[in-house]
Amino acid sequence: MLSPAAIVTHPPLSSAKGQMTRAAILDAALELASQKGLEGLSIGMVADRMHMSKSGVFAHFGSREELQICVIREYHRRFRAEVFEPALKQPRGLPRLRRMFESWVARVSLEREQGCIYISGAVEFDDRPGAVRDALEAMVRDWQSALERSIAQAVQEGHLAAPQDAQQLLFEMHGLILALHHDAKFLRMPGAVDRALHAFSQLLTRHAVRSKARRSVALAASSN
Amino acid sequence: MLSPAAIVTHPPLSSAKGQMTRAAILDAALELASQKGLEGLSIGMVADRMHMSKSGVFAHFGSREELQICVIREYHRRFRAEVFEPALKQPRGLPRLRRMFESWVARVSLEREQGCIYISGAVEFDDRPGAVRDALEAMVRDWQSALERSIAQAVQEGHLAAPQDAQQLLFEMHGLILALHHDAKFLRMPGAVDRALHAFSQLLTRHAVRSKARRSVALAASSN
DNA sequence: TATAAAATAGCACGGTCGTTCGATTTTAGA
DNA sequence: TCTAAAATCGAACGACCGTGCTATTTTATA
Repeated sequence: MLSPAAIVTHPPLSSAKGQMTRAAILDAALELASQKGLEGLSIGMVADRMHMSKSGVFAHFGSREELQICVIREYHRRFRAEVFEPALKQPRGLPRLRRMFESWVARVSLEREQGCIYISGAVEFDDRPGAVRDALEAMVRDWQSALERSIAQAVQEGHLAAPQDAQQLLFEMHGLILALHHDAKFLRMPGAVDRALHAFSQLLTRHAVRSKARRSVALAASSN
Repeated sequence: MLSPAAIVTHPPLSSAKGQMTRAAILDAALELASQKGLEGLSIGMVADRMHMSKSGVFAHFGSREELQICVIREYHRRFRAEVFEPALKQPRGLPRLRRMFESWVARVSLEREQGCIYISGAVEFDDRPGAVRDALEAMVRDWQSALERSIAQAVQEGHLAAPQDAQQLLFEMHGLILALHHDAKFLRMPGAVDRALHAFSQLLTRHAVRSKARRSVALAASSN
């Protein structure tokens, strides 16, 4: 029988080994979801890859839905670490934004045999309400606002014009990533990366400050 | 016992009623695939919607894979009829290209509750070889080359510059459609259509012929 | 080392899936 | 109207799914 103190002082609910295997399961599940999509993620297949029983895997998450949500969060964590955090070493504004886009392109185009969970998830869950969709949407909105912030900084630094176009620029950047994903992953077109990078530089040219012209003077004055 | 003539003169293999129900099944299957994706398309659910037995539906196609392929082809047929054929009434070149893009935008953004099978299919089958993927890829390449042809005509008519950029322009147009699909369907953003249309007009400006004067002059003039 | 707890395994349930097969109904042509 | 063919049904199959339950094994602590 438990003493009240034991309940309070012993709440680990998870041993060291347990946390290890849970992380390993999450890793395998993430890989599987990247290949087959979140809908194609099944506990049985994860168990096979882990050389565990289905119920053993199941016990760590309590439901398939919870596993899917954890996979989304883990993917988001890695995406931030790989695409956003390295860009912080670049100067605020255009250099940092450029770096983000390039890391993004690299992530989407590399890793043959893996797909972006943001993209596949958005297609799978665009008309399927529930906790998985909610988690996915929260993650997508998070990186969108992170990019928006970076664009706003570029405007602040005087690298880009027209602050009201931040959403427009984000929209078009995202379009380039999606087209790259499509052409590289589905059609296996070799030149897709170059096309995305080229279009991005053209995009920046269009959103750049019109130096010396009338408009840019007024903008530069008002943006400080 | 059959006469040889009977074999030759009576090859219908399908009665009038049979063709009707087959078309109705295809219609229901197309609707279902637009909602749940080609992978989510199941014979049982189609049978329910048709008030038929599973085996009754099955007999019309012989396999789920064949049903999926027929759905893809039917989708393609309707897409062409809705997006490409009406554009032929427009003059060759830029007007026709514009019309195609606008119809495309309308098709992707409208029909709440339905998704584009090209887009969802590309995500589902980007790393899954087989007959379904082959059929899907063939359809995608077909509309891509149709658009390329239309772009080439615009160059021919003197509406667009740099014929070597046809693929680049197609890439960026496709990106706008994909971003629109994402923001409208998944994020339910109201302004996505306007952003796609605005970006397209900017895109055309960039690819427009640089008439007579220096490039920078033309750019400055056209950016208003 | 003893012991409670945590991790894992094994098994079974109800469900859906694509598919097969034989029986039955409906259609269409002579 | 008779008859062969086409269409449809109903039941069953093996496979996989998520999940719950009960053992059993492993871990960590006193």
